[in-house]
Amino acid sequence: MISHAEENYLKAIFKISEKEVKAASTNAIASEMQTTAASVTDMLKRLAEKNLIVYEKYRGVELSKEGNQVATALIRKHRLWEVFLVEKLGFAWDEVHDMAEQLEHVQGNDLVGRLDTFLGHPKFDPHGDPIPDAEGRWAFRPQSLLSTLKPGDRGVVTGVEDHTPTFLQYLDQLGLTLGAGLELLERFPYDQSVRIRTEDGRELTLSEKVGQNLYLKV
Amino acid sequence: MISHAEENYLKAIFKISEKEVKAASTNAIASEMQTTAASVTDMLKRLAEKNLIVYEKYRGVELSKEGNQVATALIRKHRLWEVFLVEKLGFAWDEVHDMAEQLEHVQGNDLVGRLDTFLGHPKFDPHGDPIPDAEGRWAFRPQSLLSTLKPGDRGVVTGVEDHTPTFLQYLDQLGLTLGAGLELLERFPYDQSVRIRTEDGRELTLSEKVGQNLYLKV
DNA sequence: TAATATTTTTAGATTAGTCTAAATTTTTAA
DNA sequence: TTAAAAATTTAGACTAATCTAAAAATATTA
Ligand SMILES: [Mn+2]
Ligand SMILES: [Mn+2]
Ligand SMILES: [Mn+2]
Ligand SMILES: [Mn+2]
Repeated sequence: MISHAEENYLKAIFKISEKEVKAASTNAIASEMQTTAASVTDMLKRLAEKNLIVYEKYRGVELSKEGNQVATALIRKHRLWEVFLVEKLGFAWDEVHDMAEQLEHVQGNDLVGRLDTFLGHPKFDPHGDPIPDAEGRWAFRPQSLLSTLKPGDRGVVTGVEDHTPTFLQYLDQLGLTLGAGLELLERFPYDQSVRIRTEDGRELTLSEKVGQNLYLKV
Repeated sequence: MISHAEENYLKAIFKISEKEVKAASTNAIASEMQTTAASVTDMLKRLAEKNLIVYEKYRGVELSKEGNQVATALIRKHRLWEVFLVEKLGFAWDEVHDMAEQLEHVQGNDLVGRLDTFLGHPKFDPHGDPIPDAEGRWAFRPQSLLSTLKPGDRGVVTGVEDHTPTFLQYLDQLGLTLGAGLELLERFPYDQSVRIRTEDGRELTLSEKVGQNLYLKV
């Protein structure tokens, strides 16, 4: 009795709450959902009515315990399906998001559990994002943005902040996919761009923008 | 730009047209879709507007060439996902229909093609129903209803007419799943029930109703 | 603190999909 | 061949989800 649209809003609120400590604002949700503030207000009323969020007019929203569970389950499904699409069907990591966006809404008795088993209980999705377990527990992996490394630091690519196909394809082109090792050689103060050496010995220059969207385990 | 609801109607019309030579009636569609005749009429107008069906008021409908393609593609997706759920995730054949009913609507560039490849290009689904190929061509397999066999005839179970979980579970219980061999020993004129011997030597009595819902290759 | 800017909510419409009840058309059968 | 029955369509209404434009509340800043 929770519609696809409602599920998507809960996930959006969850994602905003991950980054901000305070309640998620109407505008932030509208931006995340690519819709208007008026539509968001309409939906917030419905979600509050169903006790999926705690909503105070003009004050933003937080997920209720139940809303949090729904959002977590949805993210779990989304990421498991992404693993399936990449590992089993051979899609590239920049192609799977829109399909997972649909697959996450498919309902079925123990469908998620069986998918999880079939995939070997993966802890991270193809973008390096953690997959919560059936009880909603998140795996943690210490990682740092490339932009925080110092010359001489070595690291292994573990994830991305930016999930757009353009960025992912650019990383493919650079050979900087999940698991790739690198060493930071130098950071240029002028524009914060960095020079790195890959594990196969290539030297690359990366912009600050790349540095702020690439996670590494040091 | 074809909604889930529209896709489902096209599939319903396809299924009715498979059995009946003449145009599908509003009532037949309403029955197949578990909805009202009024709702069907509303939808028929939309589908005709989009040239997915040929519709003459009070005279029933037929699929247009394009509507036929959409319906065929949908059935292909439904049955491929059913194979996935049974073969890969280990669901029983009576559990997969509702999930496939949702999965068939998931859109993605070459998703079907890759799924088909992953599954090894299956020609039949877990219920023995044929899976059309990417060009919409159907595999054919000669099969007869158990009710048409004569004493002494042997056959292998290849499909079912009734797809309800109750029937499928009953067949499981009898050991009469796809691939099971049997010999018809006797038909009782009184109620058209039959006595059969399974390949592992068990003798069973099956009602006429079972006989009219079980397909065999003789 | 008062004016201004920003954010959020409300008002009023729109669309897809559905429903019930009434009207109309077609089919059946007397 | 007409009357009754059945099938189908139309009329009118409803809900979920969305939108634009206007109103109201909150936040900012002079
Ligand atoms: Mn994704
Ligand atoms: Mn992901
Ligand atoms: Mn099915
Ligand atoms: Mn099937």
